[in-house]
Amino acid sequence: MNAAAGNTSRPDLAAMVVPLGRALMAAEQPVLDAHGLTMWAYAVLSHLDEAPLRTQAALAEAIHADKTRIIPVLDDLESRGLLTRRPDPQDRRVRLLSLTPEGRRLRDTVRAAVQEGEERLLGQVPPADREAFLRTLRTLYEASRGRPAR
Amino acid sequence: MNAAAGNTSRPDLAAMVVPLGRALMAAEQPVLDAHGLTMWAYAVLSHLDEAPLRTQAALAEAIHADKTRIIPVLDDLESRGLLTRRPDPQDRRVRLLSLTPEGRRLRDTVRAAVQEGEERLLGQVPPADREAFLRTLRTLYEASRGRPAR
DNA sequence: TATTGTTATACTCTATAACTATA
DNA sequence: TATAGTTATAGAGTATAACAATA
Repeated sequence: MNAAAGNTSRPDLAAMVVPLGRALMAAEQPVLDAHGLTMWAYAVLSHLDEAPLRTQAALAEAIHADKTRIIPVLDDLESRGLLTRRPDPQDRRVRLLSLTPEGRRLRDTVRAAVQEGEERLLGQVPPADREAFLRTLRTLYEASRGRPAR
Repeated sequence: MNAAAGNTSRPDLAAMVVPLGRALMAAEQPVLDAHGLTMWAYAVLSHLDEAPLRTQAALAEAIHADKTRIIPVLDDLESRGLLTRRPDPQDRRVRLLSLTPEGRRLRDTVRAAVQEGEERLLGQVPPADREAFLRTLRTLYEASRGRPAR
């Protein structure tokens, strides 16, 4: 019932993906530290850049964080002039979030450095495999978001 | 400098791998629950099966756990007759760990169920991509273990 | 004195619940 | 009364440090 016969004993997917994720996070930590960003702060910057969100709750959900968890993060980023948080005139309960130019710039800088490190790791992989890997990773990632893994 | 020109804006690897890992763990949680195993307990069973280890410290390191963290786990597994923990006659400070037949059986059962779920997820991926993905994942996983991600 | 395993303690991270303001 | 955001509190998970047994 396996793609490759005889290969009944591959490691669990999770047993490889989770540690790899930990390693990737650890690898990008020094980059984040250098710019005074926590992982959550970087996640916020990344997500705000690609899709401006209306509510903090939506942002929290997008990055799989509790809504109470990102508040100190937003406080910090706002005080550093990296994003703005203004009441929506239409519904003053809601905070409109948007990246400042400096916020976008920082995000680009950090992302470039992060991906440079990742490229180094991917360098060990043959180009053909590499493309298939990235494509599949994306597919599985999207799939895992579609259904919250049940 | 990219494999595919113009594709400068791929998501960070970590931003896909980490959530995918979380989803995979969440997906296998019900299976573990059904057998009264925590994630750490399953990690212990898995690692003991493939390579019998001499010391608890070595086991802890192998599964990226603190040595103090696995002690309650070992207590539980031992009391359930899934593994034995005996002092090494050669050096009575050391505890020799080995899976009992029931431990191995449970491990096989759970692993089959876990991988069945993973196969379902992988079913969405074209066979060619799938092989490349698994091969590459394995490569990157090994690489990330070689250097503890610095 | 150094090392394996264990126990006790403290700390960090995360979520729950209570509160304010708008609607 | 219901919802967005915030604050305060409690809980889970983790690591640090002290301890006992053996070498």
